[in-house]
Amino acid sequence: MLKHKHDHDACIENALEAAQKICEERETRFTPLRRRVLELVWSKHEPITAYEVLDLLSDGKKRVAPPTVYRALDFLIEEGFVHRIESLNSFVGCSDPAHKHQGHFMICTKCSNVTEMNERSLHDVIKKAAESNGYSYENSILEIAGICENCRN
Amino acid sequence: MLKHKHDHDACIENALEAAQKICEERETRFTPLRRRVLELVWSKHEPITAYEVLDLLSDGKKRVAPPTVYRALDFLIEEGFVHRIESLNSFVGCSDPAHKHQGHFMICTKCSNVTEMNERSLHDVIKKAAESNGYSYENSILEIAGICENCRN
DNA sequence: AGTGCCTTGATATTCTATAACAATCAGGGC
DNA sequence: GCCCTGATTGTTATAGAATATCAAGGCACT
Repeated sequence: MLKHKHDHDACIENALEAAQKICEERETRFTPLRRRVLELVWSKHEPITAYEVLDLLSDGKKRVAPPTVYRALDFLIEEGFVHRIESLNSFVGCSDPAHKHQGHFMICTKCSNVTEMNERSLHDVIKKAAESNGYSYENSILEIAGICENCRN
Repeated sequence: MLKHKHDHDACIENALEAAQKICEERETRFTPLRRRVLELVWSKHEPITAYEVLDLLSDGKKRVAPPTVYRALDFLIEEGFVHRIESLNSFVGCSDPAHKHQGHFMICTKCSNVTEMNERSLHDVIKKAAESNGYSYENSILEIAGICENCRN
């Protein structure tokens, strides 16, 4: 499952700290709930659904309601800490939260891992394509399905 | 609403005839239901949801059930007559059904019109981007949000 | 303490999609 | 024609994803 062995706990910690810092700069509120949801999104390296987060968030006793999760996710997406994968109705942690952007992804159809591409050049090509067709560019989603290097062996 | 005045009835007719012909070639069955659903998808130039199709399909008396619509849509997508717009949970008729492909779209955030881009070069860039990141390429969705020429006046 | 605003809780509902099984229809071999 | 087979459609029920609405709680500022 794990492609590259890496210290995932540290990986999560980094994401949480980065988010904390950015929120302080922006004076937005990184509340315990929002922090926890971000942690849960990062807890899987694969995309996670809102209801999976919901289940993880609900410990035996009390079950949280969907809006609790969706509102937290909305905040995290708004701040750029999380991206939504449209083709999977799922969410992933952003690999570069410092710069707000919309993600372009590759999705492995074998192992479900998702890789975010932060390639300026690709973004520019897409923007130009839109403009050459008469559209102003606001944002875009790009989700490429394929098989990752590891799964091809 | 209409960007360019055009004979939309003829536009629908063309799509239906093309589909008919392609199904004959492929020896797949373009049944009355499938034909009707394709017609309904084309009846709006904007993307249409499965449940909108369902409502249109249900005349007063008998209401069809969701699977009826979804199965027809699945067939039409499989044959390449219809594309699904992930970011809108909606469907649009394909502008080039003769060649199977996955669509790349621009979506106007003002008027909701959708334009399909059939640009080989863009497709190639995306494919190359995936490959340079170690992924084999299967297919991709690209949905660009922006404002179309007409809406910008 | 009182006000206002943001966040979270709670309940209900809407929208989107599929599972499972029954009934019907079309075509091929006899 | 008649039966067999497989694809298509009908039907019922349910799963999965997301939002509307209103109430309650927390925080900051006066």
